[in-house]
Amino acid sequence: MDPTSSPRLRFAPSPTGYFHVGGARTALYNWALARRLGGRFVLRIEDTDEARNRPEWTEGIIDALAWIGISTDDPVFEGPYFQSSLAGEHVAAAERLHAAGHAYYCDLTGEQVQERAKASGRPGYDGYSRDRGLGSGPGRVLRFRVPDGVTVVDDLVRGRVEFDNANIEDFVLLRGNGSPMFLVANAVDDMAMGITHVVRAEEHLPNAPKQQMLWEALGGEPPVWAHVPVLVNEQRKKLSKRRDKVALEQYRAEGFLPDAMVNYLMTLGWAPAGDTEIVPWERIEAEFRLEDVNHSPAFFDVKKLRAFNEEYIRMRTPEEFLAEADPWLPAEWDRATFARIAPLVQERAKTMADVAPMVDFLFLPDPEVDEAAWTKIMGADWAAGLLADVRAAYAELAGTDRWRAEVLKSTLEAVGERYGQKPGKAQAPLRVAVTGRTIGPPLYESLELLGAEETGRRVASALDRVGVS
RNA sequence: GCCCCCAUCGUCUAGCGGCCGAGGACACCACCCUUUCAAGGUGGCGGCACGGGUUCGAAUCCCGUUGGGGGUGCCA
Repeated sequence: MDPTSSPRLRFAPSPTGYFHVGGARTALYNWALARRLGGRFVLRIEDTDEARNRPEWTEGIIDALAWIGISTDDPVFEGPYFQSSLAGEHVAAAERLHAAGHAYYCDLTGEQVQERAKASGRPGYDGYSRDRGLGSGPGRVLRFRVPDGVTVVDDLVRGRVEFDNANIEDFVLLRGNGSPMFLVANAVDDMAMGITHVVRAEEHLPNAPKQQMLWEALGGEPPVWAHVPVLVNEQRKKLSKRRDKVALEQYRAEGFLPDAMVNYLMTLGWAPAGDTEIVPWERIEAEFRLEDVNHSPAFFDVKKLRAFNEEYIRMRTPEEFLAEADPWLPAEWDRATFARIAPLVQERAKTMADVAPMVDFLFLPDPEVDEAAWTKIMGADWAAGLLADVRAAYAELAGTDRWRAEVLKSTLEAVGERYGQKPGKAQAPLRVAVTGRTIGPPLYESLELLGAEETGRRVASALDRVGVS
């Protein structure tokens, strides 16, 4: 890449109502490159298919991009442009191709094309109208006259890819109703916007020779191509909305942090130098090279994403974590109380959605009881006795300055010893009585926060339930 | 069917002819730590798809096979 040429990259999604994680990765690749090369990142909404054209969807794309750090406010960002707004130019370009002999009209319907293909045994359009000299007219499509020879696509990630033009049919430029098709619209837009690098998913590789021919026929200098591998599911199929969880918004709603998502996405098909893949964006931006992108499809592994996410949660400062957690907490929860337990939650949460359920017992009037856990723990023959003793011992701490985690711990352990229970076992009944569960944040710290009165009340209520009072 | 792309641990990857008896991360297993659960620490399991070349030497280059993927619309 020539760093002096002021590179212009683009991201050209079609609005679909959700933002695909694969699209996010492509956008990020473009973004990282645009920034490192001192170029521009152009957003173009490919809204020419009526079925895919709703204004609010564009809003969704911009929101999603902003979430992963691609902001319309950044000077590197340009757009959004709308493909539909350039429709006139697309038609004009197609007509120029016709005038120059690079394209011709054809009056065959789709069915007729298929019939001919079937009859001849050769798939695709057979060039039937190539030399019929038809003019434009209703129902007539304009087709590109694919020249003889070979089209070579120089691809930054794939290398040199050769296409025998004999295998490329005379593709449609303008539909029977006169509207332009993707191939022209895309190429014309890229030319009009001065795009120098087309970085997109591998599924577009077969389009590259066609678009390159269009650029050339239109008198342009084709861009640098780069086709990055697609993201696949566990079955190694391209991630699709139908069977896979692909919406970026959904991961966001599940409590994934944007920088974790960004970092993870960037390691799919590429890796930063060194022994860790967890690296700040600045390093990614400085190190990312298309030439280093892997050639094979990558499995989008939510398990690994989660691992990244918990790393990122733990990397937050306590203050950052509090701010991050706030929207995930019910409004009525006391923030000061939460702040005191927060560090213990921060090192346990895998996603932000884990946070509230982990500490809800501190805020609810009564803990939600896991019945299976209750039965199991309270079923021990020593459980009720131990609990009763703990109630008594804790009652003495109430109202003193000794209602502190260390004291609560040693007190319970002393009681546990009388029942021949090690600390790990001994704390279980108390934990279930107070939190309703067998797992959760460290117990004595939680009790300290809950207070002697509420702890006592919950223990008493538990004793009630097991038939001791 | 045809065209194109691809092939290192289960997964994501490092590797660009000797430094590789293949490194890291996630996952998994064991142990340690431990008030539960996590985290952390230590160790372990596990891979160059196969077959031919080229070369003094191949995970790395070439060819083939097999296996995967993408495309094949008057969608984008």
